[in-house]
Parts: sequence; structure tokens; C-alpha cells
Amino acid sequence: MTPDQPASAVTPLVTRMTLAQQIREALVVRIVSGEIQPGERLVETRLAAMYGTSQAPVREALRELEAMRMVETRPRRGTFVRHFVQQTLRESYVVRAALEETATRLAMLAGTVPLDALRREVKAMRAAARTDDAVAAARASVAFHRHIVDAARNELLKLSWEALQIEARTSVTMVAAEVKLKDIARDHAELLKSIEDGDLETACKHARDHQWHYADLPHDAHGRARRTSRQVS
Amino acid sequence: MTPDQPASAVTPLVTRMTLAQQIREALVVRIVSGEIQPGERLVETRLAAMYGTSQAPVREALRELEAMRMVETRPRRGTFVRHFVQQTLRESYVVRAALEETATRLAMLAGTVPLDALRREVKAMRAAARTDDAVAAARASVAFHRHIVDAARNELLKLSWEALQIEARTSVTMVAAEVKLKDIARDHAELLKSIEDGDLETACKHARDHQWHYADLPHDAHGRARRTSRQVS
DNA sequence: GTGTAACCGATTATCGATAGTCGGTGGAGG
DNA sequence: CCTCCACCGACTATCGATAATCGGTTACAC
Repeated sequence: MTPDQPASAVTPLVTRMTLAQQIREALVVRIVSGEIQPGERLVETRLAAMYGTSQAPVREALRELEAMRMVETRPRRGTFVRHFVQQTLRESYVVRAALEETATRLAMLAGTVPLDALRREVKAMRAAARTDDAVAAARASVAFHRHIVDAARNELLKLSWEALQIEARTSVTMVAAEVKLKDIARDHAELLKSIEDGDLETACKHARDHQWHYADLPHDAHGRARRTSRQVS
Repeated sequence: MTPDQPASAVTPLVTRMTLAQQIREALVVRIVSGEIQPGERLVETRLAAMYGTSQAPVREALRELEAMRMVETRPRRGTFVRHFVQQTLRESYVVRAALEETATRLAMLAGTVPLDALRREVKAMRAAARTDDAVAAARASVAFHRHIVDAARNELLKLSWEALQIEARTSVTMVAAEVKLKDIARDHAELLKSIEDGDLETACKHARDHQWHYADLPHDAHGRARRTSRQVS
């Protein structure tokens, strides 16, 4: 019975995103998909024309991408897509390891580990391995780790972790490193087991090694394999 | 607060910074100094008038502050200074612990720990303790940890760590006000010692506990005592 | 009184236009 | 041939104006 809602027929409640946010999303997709190459320059006016907006929202979107470290801006120079090559990838695994080890510790100490959810994700990984569905496996893996990070109940930790753009990177790695999906499921199952066992230090170390392991995998086409000096403890 | 009245007549010379950056700096100072209270709203147009610019640079500055987590922006609502209270402070220590433990591990594995520099900072802390100079002690402490993070040679780790600094910096000072400066020097000296000794796991654990210790200290005026559930040691 | 819808003032999001800066270019000087 | 420098075209940083929204408030029918 409320006939009004002035003339503008539809403003779908869901589309409450600002233009800047929409543009950011679009650019993220184009960058991770490789449509826009690393090193390429993003010209504000050109993008504005392309998306049919003015320069302002584009500029804001670029700023957000910069905060995500997907692009680099030199004042008065322009903004460029970063080469986040294997180096960065490797680095990100080490940082993830640090954060996830701590998340594991916090969650176990607080007794908030969502074991059921974790078991569910492992199950999903096994299913993905059977159907050879890398995307599904990646999604389950990210979900697994996110559950742990959430369980730590530390907002700042969560933010830092999310800032690493986990999803974008894992899928890239899995493809690039050609990890056997079955191994992924197995690794996570082992990690889960040590958490279930309740041995804090062992589980934490396991959480850390889990990521350091990936940092050691060959990420690039040149396939330099190295698993050496690291042997932690 | 101070109405119209361009904050500074001109910032004439070697202004290699963009207006947005200058505004950001100014706002950071006003926020950490408490001139702008937590929860307070930052009105773009008002700030623009105050600094004698248009809305655009102000907007950009606010975005950057948001990335730093000093303010919070609700689309179409406005941006507000965050109450980064003890909760966040405590959280930041835990995240720092995670990153610094890993930094210690990486630096020791790579053999890049700048022992001399670390010794120098400890010495500075002792001097600060003697003259009861909390600011100097805080500065030396930050420098000490930064040396380690730098030595890890992991750009992403460094970035994540620096991102914490805004909050951490203020908190260090606050805590320093309550912690005996001599204890700070002693704690760092002990950490340094375990690094010099070369025992990787002990040093890492020490690095972690070093920060968790601060997380447990009472940070607020209400002096809520620490949680005891942490049998991490 | 109570709940609802249109109205209002304040403020953000976006636009279109302009000023200034940056890197590159081609000719003059050596 | 190589270097230096004023000039040019392309873009970013910034401006001033406008469109759209939001929260609160008021008028009005029950």
C-alpha cells in the first residue's frame, strides 16, 4: 500500500555499493584474471571513460587497490599494476604462517575452535580432489583457514589476514604449483588432527609449517624446487 | 572546534607532498594528540574549509586514514574517529608478536640479525631509563624491533608490521608511562641475549612472549588486571 | 498517544572543468 | 654524434557545483 517511493522505479537495495566500490571490484577481477598485465599503467581518465563515470570514483577505487597492494601509485606519475610475482607470493605465505599460527594458539586457548566446520571443509577438499576441481579445493582451503582466524576472536588479526588477499593468491598458487589436490586434503586433515588432539605447541607448529611448506614450493614456471635450510626446530 | 581559519596560511616551499598527504598528516596529529576525540565525526566540507582546500583532497586523506584504521567510514553516513581503545591495543600486541616472532626466525635463519644495532638500542633504553625519558625509551624500543623486522628481508612482513605502528606507537608510549623504564631495558636485553645465544626456538618464543606480556598489562585507567588463562610459557 | 509518510537541513558522492607537472622530443650548441 | 633545454601533449591533482541520500522531525490519520 505504500505507493510512493518516488519515481525512480528501482534502486535495488542490494546495489547500495558506491560507484567507486563497483569500479574497484571490476578492476580486481581484471587484474587477477590477467586481463590487465603487471606493470601496466592505469590511466584515470581512460578508466573513467570506460566505465562511464567521472574521474573521482576511479581515483578512489585506485586508492583502495593501492591499500590492497595490487597497484602502486607514484604521485603525479600515475598508478601501475604491481608485479606480485613469486617473491611476493612466497612472502605472503610466511606472513600467513605467522598470523595463522597465532590464530591457532588463540583459538585453542580460548577453546573456540570450530572443529565441526573444519571437518566439513576437509571433507569438501577430499570431494574436490576426487572430481579434480581445483577451484573448489581452493575455496575449501581458504574457508578452513578463515574459520581458524575467526575463532581467534581478534579483529586486528583478522584484518591483517584478510589484507593478504588470501583467495586471490591461493588459487594462483595452486594452479601454478600444480599441487596435488589429494595432498592438500591430506595436509589439512593432519593439521586438523593435531588441533583435535589438543596439544597446543604441536598444533601451532603444525599450522606454521603448513604454510611455510607452500612458501617452499615452486611457484613459477621455472619450477625451482627447494626444501632446505628451513627445518624448523 | 576551531572554525574557518586556514590552518596554515601557506605551506609554500618544497611541498613535495600532495595536499591530500598534508591533510592526512595534520589529521593524524590532531587525532593522536586527542584534540579530536574518538567517536567524533569528521565532516568533509568543514575540513575542506578549515584547510582552505576543496573537498577532494580531504576525501582522499580520510580514505587513507581509514586504511590506517584511525577512522571508520560508513558510506553516505560520514567518517568517524575510531575508539581504538585498549581492546585494539591489546590485539595489536598479539599481532605484533606473531609478526616479530616470525621476523626473528627469518633473520636468525638468514643470519642477518644486526646485533650491533640491537645492542645500541638497548643501551639507549638504559640511558632513557636513567633520565626517566619515556619518549626516548619508546623510540628505542620501536627501533629495536624495527631492526629485527628489517633483518627478516620480507617486504610484506615489513608492510604488515608498519601498518600496526600507528596504534602501536601510541600504545608503547602509554604503556611506557606505567611500566618501569628499567624493566623495558631489561626485557629487551634478555631478548637480545637469547638471540645472541643463537638458540632459534628459544629466541622466537622469547620474541613472542615479549609482546604477549604487554598485551596482558593493564592499558586503561581502570587497570583491569590481566587474564590468567594464558599458560603459554 | 502512536505509527507512518512526506518534508527538511546537512552532508556525502559524483560530475565536468582547469591548473600544473612529468616525460619525451626535436633543434641548437659543442 | 652527443648533451642541454624550451616546448608539447598527456595526465594527475584540485576545484567548484550539483545530484542524491541520510537521520530527524513534523503533520496527520487512527
